Amino acid sequence: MSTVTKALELLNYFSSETPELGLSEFARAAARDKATVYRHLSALEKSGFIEKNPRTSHYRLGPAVLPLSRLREATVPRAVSVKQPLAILAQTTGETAHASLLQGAKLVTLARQTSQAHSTGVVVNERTLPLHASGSGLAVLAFSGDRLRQQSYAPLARFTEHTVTTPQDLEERLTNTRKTGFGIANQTFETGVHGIGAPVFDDSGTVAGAIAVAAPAYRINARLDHTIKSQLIIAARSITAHWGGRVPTKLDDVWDEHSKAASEIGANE
Amino acid sequence: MSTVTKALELLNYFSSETPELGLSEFARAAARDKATVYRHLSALEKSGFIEKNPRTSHYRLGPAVLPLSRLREATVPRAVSVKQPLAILAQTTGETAHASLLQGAKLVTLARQTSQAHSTGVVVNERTLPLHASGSGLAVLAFSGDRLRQQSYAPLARFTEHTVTTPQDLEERLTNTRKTGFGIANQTFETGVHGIGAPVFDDSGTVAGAIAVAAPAYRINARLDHTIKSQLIIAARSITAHWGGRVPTKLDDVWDEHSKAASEIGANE
DNA sequence: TGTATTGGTTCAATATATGAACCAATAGTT
DNA sequence: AACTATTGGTTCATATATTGAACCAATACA
Repeated sequence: MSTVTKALELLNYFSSETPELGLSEFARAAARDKATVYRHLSALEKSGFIEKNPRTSHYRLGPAVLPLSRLREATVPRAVSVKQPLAILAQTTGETAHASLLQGAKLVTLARQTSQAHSTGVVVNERTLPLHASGSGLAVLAFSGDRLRQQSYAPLARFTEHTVTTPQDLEERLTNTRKTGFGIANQTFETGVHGIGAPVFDDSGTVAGAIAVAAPAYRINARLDHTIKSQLIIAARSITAHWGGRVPTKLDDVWDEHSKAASEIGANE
Repeated sequence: MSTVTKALELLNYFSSETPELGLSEFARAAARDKATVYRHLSALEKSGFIEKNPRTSHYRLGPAVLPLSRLREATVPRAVSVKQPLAILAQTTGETAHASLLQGAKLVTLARQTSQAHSTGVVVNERTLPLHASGSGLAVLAFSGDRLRQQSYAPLARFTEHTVTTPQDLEERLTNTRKTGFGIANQTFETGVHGIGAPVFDDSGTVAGAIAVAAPAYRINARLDHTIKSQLIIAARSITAHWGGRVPTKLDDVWDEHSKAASEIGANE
């Protein structure tokens, strides 16, 4: 592993739970020598990627990431083309809509939209979503390459009593996800929360992220389920188009099937 | 210079003008061997800091910067506490207000707010502001350490016929900035644009950025000048407080003087 | 008072980065 | 079509930057 990679890896230890870390904490977390970590941190600090909290003298993210992020969004607009579909998603379903980006083996939040339709709803926090236990995660995994899937097998953390924790179970879910076109996380990440996710593709030709709707489990019924899925299809197709991607033919067909089924239900009512 | 620093330096060659670069372009710009640059770029790509445009196979900023930026703003809120003061600034002056962050030896845009008061106004683009030729830049330089000032001496680029290009002239402007408490850039960056900037401080005890108001030069008169400066003082003090900083006593006094003078003028009218 | 942390430094050993030379593949010219 | 220049990418011996054990001084803790 190159020095650069090792240094940049340190940035992954920052999170909303631990936004600041000391030298020793870093060395322990990364399982590397203190002197090495110190040099890496110093290099990152010099470049403005991290800075020291003048009070605690702990390290925290630096200002250099801000202009980079702006420039990235100017170069490859992602957030902007997600905003409207997400708003529609939240409005038509009356639930919380969420868009995330596949970043390495992580699913990071890109945007979210809560609905005012109900007095209670799901609040999605900033935490990164687990690939094996969230609707978005399943959607991404199901349509991603083997490499990512194998990476995510290693530690299948348990979050609730419904979390899938064996590779076999996960593989089954993924098969189901491919068959239905949706990743379903019925209280596998948080008790009481039912998430439905759909993959989004970009110009690289691979999965780039996912969108999902999370609702209180008790509110899920056949009708809401259909609404959410129908709207997810529309949103996922729109965002994929904006991101310069193409929905794989197979998935496209599966989604078409769903739309037909939905319109039949509509006709019955 | 450490390998890490060299690699991260490559990211600085991205700009809104050249958001994508090829391997050879990088090597040329950084004046380093192609093989070295290639390895650095590969390392950055592996970490998600850059990615290859699948069409052109050129390098562009990657998605990894997005979550970092989010986390930085969550850890050290900057943009959020600038928003309101900037809005007030734009509204009360009727001109364009702008906030920037000192990042290394660069001044990067943090936020901006245009006013609807006039049919014409100044549009601030995403380009980084030159330290020696912008109101914000002068404000920052005047209250920063010697190190930064010496760095910025080297190449005093000429933008207009009014740009200061000699260290002597610059030093004079900085003295004046310290005396008045404002950085004045009367058409030194763009012809027809008059900028007035004020420094902002943070918990590191040093200058962290600047705010400025830019107006068409022909609209500047004694009254507008006073309005802008008065409002800048209010905004700069507010933002400094929110950023956990303190306005240096000397500057505080200078600004107090201005406020008094302003109120006298107000009494005269 | 003694002990265990912390952030940071030193220096010899060595693992890692470096760059000249070399590809194959396009793109531009004549 | 043939020639040339340029591209992204690779190889390998050399040299240089990185590494980590041991060592500080300064706090924090008991």
